[in-house]
Amino acid sequence: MGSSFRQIVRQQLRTTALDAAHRLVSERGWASVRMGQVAAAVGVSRQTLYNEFGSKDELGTALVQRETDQFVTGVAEQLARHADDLEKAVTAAVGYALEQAATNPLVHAVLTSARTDTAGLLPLLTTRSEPVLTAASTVVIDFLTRTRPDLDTDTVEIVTDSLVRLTVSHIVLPTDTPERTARKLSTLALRALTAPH
Amino acid sequence: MGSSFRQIVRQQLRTTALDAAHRLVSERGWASVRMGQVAAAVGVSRQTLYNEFGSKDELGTALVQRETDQFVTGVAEQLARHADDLEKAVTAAVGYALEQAATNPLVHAVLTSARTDTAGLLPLLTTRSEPVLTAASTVVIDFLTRTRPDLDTDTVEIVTDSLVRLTVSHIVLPTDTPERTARKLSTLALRALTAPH
DNA sequence: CTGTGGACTCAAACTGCAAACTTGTCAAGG
DNA sequence: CCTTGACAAGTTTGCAGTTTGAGTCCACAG
Repeated sequence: MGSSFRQIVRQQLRTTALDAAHRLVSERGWASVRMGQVAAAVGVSRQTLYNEFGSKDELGTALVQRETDQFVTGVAEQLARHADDLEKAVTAAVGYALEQAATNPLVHAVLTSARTDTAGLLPLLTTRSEPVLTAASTVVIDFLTRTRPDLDTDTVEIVTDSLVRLTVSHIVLPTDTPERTARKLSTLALRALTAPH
Repeated sequence: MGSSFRQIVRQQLRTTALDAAHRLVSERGWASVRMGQVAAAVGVSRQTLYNEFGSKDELGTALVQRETDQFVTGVAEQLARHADDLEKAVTAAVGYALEQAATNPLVHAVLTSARTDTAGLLPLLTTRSEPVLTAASTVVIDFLTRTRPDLDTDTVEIVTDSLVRLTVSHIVLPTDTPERTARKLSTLALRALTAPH
C-alpha cells in the first residue's frame, strides 16, 4: 500500500531512462545502444535498469510504445485544434506527421518500419508500422465522424486509410515541401469526402 | 551494311538472354545470378554475353529497363481497353499493377525498390523506383487529359500522383484483395476528379 | 529492503586469413 | 564471329580465435 512515493520514483526512472534511450538511439542507432550507457545516463546501475525493464528488447518496446502514443496524441491534437475547419484540421495533422517524421528519427523509423537501410534504429521484432498506422487512422476516423456525422461511413474509412497511406508515401518519397504536400493531401481528401455519392 | 540478318540474331540473343536472366533473378535473386549461368541458359559462351552487354551491371540495367517498359505499356493498355469508362479504366490499370507486383518479382522489386529485405533482387545502383513511377504517372495523366479534357490539369496531376502512390502503398502493405483495392482506389480517384472545385 | 558494483556465463559479433569463386579481359583456334 | 582456355583482380566463404555485451547472481552498503 502506502508506496505511492516508490511509484513516483519508479515512474521517474522509466521516463528518464526512455529519454536517455531516445537520445542514444537517435545518435547511434538501436544496435549500438548499450544498457550500460542508458543506466549511466540515468545515473543508476545497470541492474536497476534490468529490474525495471527486464531486457533490452522490452526497453525498446517501451520506447517505441511511448513514441507511438505521443505521435498519435499529437495527430489528435492537431485535428482538435481546428475542429471548426475540416480542411485546416487535415492539413495540420498531415503537416504534423510529415514534420515529425523529418525531425524525429524514431517516429520516422516507426512510421516507415521496414526501411532499415537509411537508419536501422529499431528492433524489427518489436514493431511493424501497422499498429501505428491503424491507431492514427482510428484517431482521424473518430474526428471525422464526430465533426461530420453527415458523411458516409465507408467513404470516411477509405479516405482516411488513403490519407494515412499517402502521408507515409510522402515521408518515404517526398516530392515537395511538407507544407505544400499537406495542403494538397487535405484538399484531395476533402474533395473525395464531399463528392456526390 | 546489309547486316540486317546479324541484327536480328543479335536481337534474338538479347531477348533470350534477358529471358534467362529474368528467370534466374526470380529464382535466386540478382546477387546469386552468375554470368556463366545466363550464358549457359542461352546456349552461348560467357564471352558472347560480355560482347553484347559489356558487364553484369549493364545486363541488369537492360533487364530492369525491359521490365519497366513492359509494365508501363501494360498499364497504358489496360487504360486504353476501357477508354469509354473512366472508372473501369482506372480499376483495370490499378488491378493490373497490383497483380503484376504480386506475380512478377522483378516488377515488385522495381516498384518498391528500396525494400530489399523481402527479396533483394536488384542492383540498387541501376534503379530507383522513381523513374517507373513517373513513367506510370505520365501514362495515366496522358490518358486522363485525352479522354477528359474538361478536367482541371492540376487536379489531374495530384489525383494521378496519389493514385500511383496508393497503388504502391497497397503493394507494400496490402489490406484487401487486389480486385477490391482496385475498385476502392478508382472510386476514390473518380470522386476527387469530379468533385466541385 | 532496495540499489550497487563486481564476477560470471554464454551466445552473438567481429577479426584475420586461406581457399574457392566471379568478374572482366585477352589471345589462340575453328 | 564465336568458342575455349587461361588469367589477374577482386569478392565471397569457411573457419579458427577473440571480443563484446546481454543477462544473471551475489555479497555488500545505505
